[in-house]
Parts: sequence; structure tokens; C-alpha cells
Amino acid sequence: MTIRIKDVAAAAGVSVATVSRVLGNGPVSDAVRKKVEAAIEASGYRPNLSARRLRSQHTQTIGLIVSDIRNPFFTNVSRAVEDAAYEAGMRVILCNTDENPDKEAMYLRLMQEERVTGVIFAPTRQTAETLDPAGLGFPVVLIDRAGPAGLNDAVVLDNAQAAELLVEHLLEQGCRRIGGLFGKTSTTGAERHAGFVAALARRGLPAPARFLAPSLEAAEAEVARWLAEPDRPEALVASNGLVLMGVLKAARRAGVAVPDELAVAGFDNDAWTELAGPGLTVLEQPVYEIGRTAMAMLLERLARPGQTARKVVLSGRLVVRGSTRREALPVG
Amino acid sequence: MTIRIKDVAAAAGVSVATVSRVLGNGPVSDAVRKKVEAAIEASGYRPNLSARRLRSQHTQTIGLIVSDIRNPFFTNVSRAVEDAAYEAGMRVILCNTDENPDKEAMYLRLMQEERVTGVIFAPTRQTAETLDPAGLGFPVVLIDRAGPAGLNDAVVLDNAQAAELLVEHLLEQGCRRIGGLFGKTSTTGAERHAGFVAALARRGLPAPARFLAPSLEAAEAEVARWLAEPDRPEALVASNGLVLMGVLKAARRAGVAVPDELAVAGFDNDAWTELAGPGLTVLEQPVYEIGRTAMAMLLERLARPGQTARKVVLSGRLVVRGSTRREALPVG
DNA sequence: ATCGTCTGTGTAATCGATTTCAATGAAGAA
DNA sequence: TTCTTCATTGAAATCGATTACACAGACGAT
Repeated sequence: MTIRIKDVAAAAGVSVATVSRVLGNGPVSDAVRKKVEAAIEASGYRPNLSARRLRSQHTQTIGLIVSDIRNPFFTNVSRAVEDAAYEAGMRVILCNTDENPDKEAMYLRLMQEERVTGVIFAPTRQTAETLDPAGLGFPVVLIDRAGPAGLNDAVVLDNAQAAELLVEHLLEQGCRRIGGLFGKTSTTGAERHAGFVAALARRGLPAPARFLAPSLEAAEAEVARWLAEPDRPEALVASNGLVLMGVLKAARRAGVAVPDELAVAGFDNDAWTELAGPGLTVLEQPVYEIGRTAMAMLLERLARPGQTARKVVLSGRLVVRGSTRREALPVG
Repeated sequence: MTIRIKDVAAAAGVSVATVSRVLGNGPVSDAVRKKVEAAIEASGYRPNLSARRLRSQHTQTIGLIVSDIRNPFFTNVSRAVEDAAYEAGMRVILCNTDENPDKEAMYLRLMQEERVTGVIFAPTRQTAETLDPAGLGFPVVLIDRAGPAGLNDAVVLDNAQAAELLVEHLLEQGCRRIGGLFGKTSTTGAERHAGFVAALARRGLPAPARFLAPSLEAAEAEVARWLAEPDRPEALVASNGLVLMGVLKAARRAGVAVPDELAVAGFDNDAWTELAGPGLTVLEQPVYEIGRTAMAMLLERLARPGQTARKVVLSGRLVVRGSTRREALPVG
């Protein structure tokens, strides 16, 4: 049915080996190369990548395993990874785990069957702790969430510092009762919590925190409860874009004014944060750079398999907007 | 190095054919099946999918080609497609074309080399017009943007009706000078423009429209110019989520109050639209359903290749919020 | 007892490419 | 002229699975 390399060879009057060499830029005389390229063009031949991968033992494929592509952080990272991958002649298989360790295990297994060249992975805390890169058969670069030191390559944000930046900004604005909302499934949440606690401890202030599933619904419900409590916070820090959105929805629903009754700050400088309410103060992560760096580290690791594990720590940038200005005027 | 089916067969004391049958749920006695499964488990064997695909001529892979995964519409559709695909035992290759016909051609070619089972594709207008599904070697389901009638399966929104709903809502609110912003690369933009024009024509009103690249930056720049013109519109309709965002940014920057000086409505009920400004009136597309339907149509088409092309038209839902209420009170 | 029928299993061909190895011929050295 | 050397090319092995086909043995019907 479809055209095989054999057919092209016959049409060009050469052997299949020669056609293969034309395809792979092997040593071929100019005259023959012209002839073969003409035959390829005329026949509409398309090499079969499954056959090529089987024989060459190179799949030129990487896996990208994240919790949910709908989280804008991962959306952006994924775009960066894909751009870098296609530039390097590689393909990407995207997997959504929903923070579910069973799905993570299933997809890692799938990656083995695909014989992927490598994997970029944002694991749950549970999987990160037990992940053995040696037994997998391919290198892994962790993103967003690092596991135990020295085991895997990783590119992460300086989460503690980032959380401290946010808290210190709120302190400067005069806030004292500052609450924090952190994801409970990732190491990232734990690190941001640590920075949050540290910054408040320096001033001798309490650090009330809640841990939750990193979703819009969970955040909205938790904040609704919290705002109804007697000693409610005057400021809230949200540990990711979805949680931040939940905070805002809950505040709006409860009729709590931002920033006058509740200052709000969070992570991820998504486009919408500029437009929501008075504009949201956020800690911007270099998302595209995280994706590209992860891909670069993976290629580096493939080139030098023996090299010890490296951890790249990137810094965030504080973007101040209206949601934390206590004396803010209405905009627009 | 890695374990092959042959090794498992030797360990279990059976032929490779028998191991293959255990893997594929072929006819095997219970006793032998137990033995083989034990050997698979003990050896940590993982079947090589490239080899399986080559021999079986089934790749169980579909391509998903969109303009940019960072567009929330495609983010959601992609998640739906992936969920449905993995449920059906298929893998997904994601490609971003940036509305560039050259990239579209390149990725279609790649899909041929991958011998994908099928493709779900949101093409530019240019490619949609010339897309010949027969010559490709795999079925295509178009999403968001349909090509010439009867050529390809497609699942789209009733774009004209949707645009009319938005315009009529604005008319009810008392708006008269209503402007529209439409994407110039897709048929979707053209259809929404048609509905926009029709609704205004019924009232004998003019229908000023601008066509632009469907990006945040292009929209912001265009709206900034438009708002500076003498006879500026009292309402704007934006043909997708990114353009809508651009309208809002431009209005805010120009100090034009929404909704009092400018009513705003757009497409795509993204989570942030509830939180931006006074809440944005939008036309909600059934995004997850679009993705699942596309996947279902693809499977259907694979089951019945001869069937004539079908076009599924889904309806949108108007979600009214503050951005179009002329007498709206400040919220929160 | 004989003959199909049915189950379960093994042998070997096959998918479509890459890659090893050997062969060919032309050019240059002695 | 003869022998190397080098650049091209082809024949055949190979990657790791699935699958067509053959066949052995158990079983029931006659």
C-alpha cells in the first residue's frame, strides 16, 4: 500500500542502502543523490519512523510528565520544552498525572516501553522521594519540584526565597496577620511554606498556614472557610496560580474587598493577574526559561551520562500591583 | 542490554510466540500464562513499542495540531483529547503551528512519517482550503475551524449564532456603536464576523470591524489605536480569549472605564474572566466536549472509513457579567 | 477404533528501515 | 605496469516484536 524504501530504490535504480544513506546524509556521490532525491520526491515517499527507531535504537523522543497542562505554569513550560525539543529534532509525549502517584507510575512505565531518550518530570512529593533514575533506563530532569539532593538533575525556583520576598513585601505594606495557602502534594509547597515561616519568624510573627490540593475548587472552599473565622487574616499568600484564583473568587463571593480588607499576593505572573481586581501582586517565575533549561540539561546529560547530578536554582521576580497596596485607589 | 521478549521466553521455558500471546491476551492455557507472567514480572521486561508498531502496522498514536497550546481554548481541548486518547489506549503527539502554514505542512509530514492513526487539527484558513484528506494516509478531524463542506469531519461551534448572541445582548443593554475584533487567520474569525454583521444589519446598524493576528499583543495595539479615534465604539466584541484580554489591557491603559465608557464582551469562559474588572460577559464554548467529540469522531471514522464526512456543530452559552451592564455598580 | 474438531504451542516469515562488511572501480604511487 | 588507497555502492544481517501456518494431543461423535 504505502511506499517503502525498497520502492524508491527500485525507481532510482540503486540499492536500499544507498537510499538510506541519502536520507541520513551518508557518503553518496552527487549524481546518485540527485537521482534518489528525485525518486523520493516523485513517489511521495515518507520514511517509517517506527522502523527507523527499531533499527537505530534511537527514538528521538522525550516524555514530559506534568500534573495538569491546564495549570498555566505547566502550559508555558510545556511550550518551551516543545520548542526546544523540535529544534533538537526530538518529539514530545505529554502526560497529565493529576498529582496521582499511580498515574505517574503508569506513565513512567509507558516511557520505558517507548524507549524514550529522556524525561522531564514534575513529580508528586511521594514519587520524588522514591524515584530511582538508574532503574528507569533513561535520564530524568525534574522541574518545579526537586527530590532528594544529588539523585536527579533538576531545575527549580528558589522557592523559600520567593516566598520570603512576598511576605516581606506584605510586611512593608503594614500587614501583620498574614496567612499562607500551600499545595500539599509537592515539595514546592513545603519549600514555599518554609520561606513563609522564616520571614514571619524573623519579626516574631505567627505564620498561620493551610495545606490543600492545588486546585481552584479546593482553594476557594478553604479560603471561604478561613475568611468566616473570627480572627481572619489581613493578607493571604497563595502558592500557585490556581490557588491564587481561588483566593480571589472566595474573597469576591464573601464580599471582602481587595486590598482594603484583604491584601492578596501569589505565585505565577499569568496574563490575567494584571487584569483581575486591582491587579495582583505576584512572584513571577521564569517559566519559558525553566522549560528551555530543563531541555538543555537533558541534552547535556545525554552527552555526558556519568556526570554528577546538577540542580539549577532560578530566582523569581516580585511584581507589585494593586492587590497589596493598602492605600490603593480604584483603577480605571 | 535491555531485556527482549526472547529472554522472557527462555526464562519461562516457552516460545516467543507464547509470550507475545500472553501480552496480547491471545489463547494461552492458565498454567503457562501464570509462568510467563511471573517471568515478565521477575525480569522487569518492557515490550518495545517501536517493534510492535512496525510489525503490527498499528501505531495507536494520534496527532493533535493546534496553533498554540497557551491559548486557553486549546489548552482545554488538548486535555480533553489526551484524556480520551489514553482511555482508548492511544498516545498523543502535540504540535504548535503558531498559525504558520509552513509549520502546518511540516507537522502533517511528520504525522505521515509517524504513521499516526489519525489527526485532530485546527488549521489556518489557508491550509483548511487545500487540505486533501485522501492524500494524507490518515483521517483528519478538524476542530474549531471547518474547511470546505463535506471534505473533512469537523467539530465546531455555531460561530455565527454565537456572535449574534453577543451582539444582541449588547443591543439589549442599549449599545449602538458596537465594534468587533476578529482573527484574520482562521475561518472561525470570518464566521463570527458574519454573525456580527448579520445581527447589526437587522437593526440597520453599521458593523465596524478589525481583523488581526489572534494574539494578546496585536489586540492590545489595535484597540489602543481604535480607542484613540474620534468616533470610538461604545462596545467591543472580541473573537477569542486572547483578543479579549488585549481589549481589557488597552482599555485600562487608556483610562477607559468598563463598562461605563466601554462595554466589553468576548469568547471563551476562561476562569479569569470571572475575576477581571467587573467580570466579563462571554460566550462559553463547550471546550472539553469539543475535545472529546473530536476524539470520538476520529474513532468512529476509523471504524467506518467509507462514511461521508460529518460536521458536528455545537452551541455556545451566553454568560452575562458586569462588563456589559451599563448601569453596573462597583463590585466588592 | 477412526475421524474430525478444537486448544494450545512452536517455527519461521515478516514489518521497513539502518548498518556491517565486502566488493568494485578510479586515481595516485612506485 | 602493478599495487595501494580511497570513495562509492550493494548484499545481507539485524533491530524486537507479531502473526501465519503447521502440528500435537485431547476429546467427542460415529
